[in-house]
Amino acid sequence: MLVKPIRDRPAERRMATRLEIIEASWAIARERGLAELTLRDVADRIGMRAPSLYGHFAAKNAIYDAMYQQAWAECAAVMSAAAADLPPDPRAGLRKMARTFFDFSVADPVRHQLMNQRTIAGFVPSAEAYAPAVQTLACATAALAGIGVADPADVDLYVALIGGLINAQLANDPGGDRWGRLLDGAVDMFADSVGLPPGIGE
Amino acid sequence: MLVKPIRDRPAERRMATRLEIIEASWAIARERGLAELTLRDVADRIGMRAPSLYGHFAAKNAIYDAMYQQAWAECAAVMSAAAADLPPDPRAGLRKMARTFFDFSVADPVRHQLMNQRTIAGFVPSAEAYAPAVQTLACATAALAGIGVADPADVDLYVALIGGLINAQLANDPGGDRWGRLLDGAVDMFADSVGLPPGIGE
DNA sequence: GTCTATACACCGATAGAC
DNA sequence: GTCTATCGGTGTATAGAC
Repeated sequence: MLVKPIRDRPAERRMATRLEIIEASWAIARERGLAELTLRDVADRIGMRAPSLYGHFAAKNAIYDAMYQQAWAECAAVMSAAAADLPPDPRAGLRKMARTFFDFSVADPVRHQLMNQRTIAGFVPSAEAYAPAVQTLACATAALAGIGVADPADVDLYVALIGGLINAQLANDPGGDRWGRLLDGAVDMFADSVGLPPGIGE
Repeated sequence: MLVKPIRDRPAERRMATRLEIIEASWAIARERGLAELTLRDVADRIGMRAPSLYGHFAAKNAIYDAMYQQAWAECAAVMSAAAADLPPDPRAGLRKMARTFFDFSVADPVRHQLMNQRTIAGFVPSAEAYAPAVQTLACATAALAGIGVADPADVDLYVALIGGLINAQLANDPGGDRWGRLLDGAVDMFADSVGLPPGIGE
């Protein structure tokens, strides 16, 4: 009689191949651009033929989907770690959340493009891939509420403000800090407008 | 002896065909998406074959380039008209500039995508196409200086703030006004932070 | 000069053999 | 699972018809 093995080796191999494909895709996207990714290049890099990729992903957009999910899962981890260790001062907490997201976004422009812009022709993230994005926003919203920013309109404004600085930075001064050095001041401007008490020593 | 005609009919026809191609391209881009534009579709719409387009544009990206230039020229016209007729109150002026740009951007998402996002594979706007974009920024910068916002860092912050609201609106609530209704408040927040005097009756 | 027909290289995707 | 072969579709180059 067959007994169930402790480890499912075929499944492990399958997952490893999937990760290999995703990793190769990131590398190519960072080298040549997100939209310039081709299945033939991905296959070449891992010693396969292009049609073989269809044994692991149903379509090219399914690879983008897995990359999207992975990127937002990373972001959720980074943001929840930051939210779990916020400084007591409300303004400092607001700055830390903003800086964490700003640095994460600016660190990888291609990743940011996939996560935040509708740039790939027919790609719409699946519900599973979108889940960590929702989780990230929920985490940020909860953190803001804990800091004292509870009005949804204020959260929307905060999101737009930080996102605008990130976009301006990536679009107009990639690799620089022309908008990055405005971040703390922008957060204070926001804090003033929502009536947060001035920070310690300010 | 040949005399130079008053009108250059061949040149007029050529320009008319160029405009026809650009107009057809806008229509298809708005219907199917900017990246889904194909030369065969453009040619079909104006009763041509795809290779014939190369008699008028050197490449597909040259069509995007002409569209880009046209869009920014429109924007420059709209913004300079607004800047030429600003209300006396500084905050009202700041709000008018922001609202004009916000409405222009949100009115045509595909146009905004072409103007403000690097979304087309190998497309980089030419110097001529980029000129009206530079002109628009210069016009806005001059208007802000006239209002009392002269520090380049403040201009950068203003640009990022308005751009962030536009991006959030288009990405998360297209067709709605969830971020649009935050615009006036955001401008006032900015005005407070740069020390602009409170508006009349505020 | 303007448009067409043809052709090419590349793309994502599918079918079927091993 | 991975392969070879191939499909329809894309941007683009070129030669030639009117």
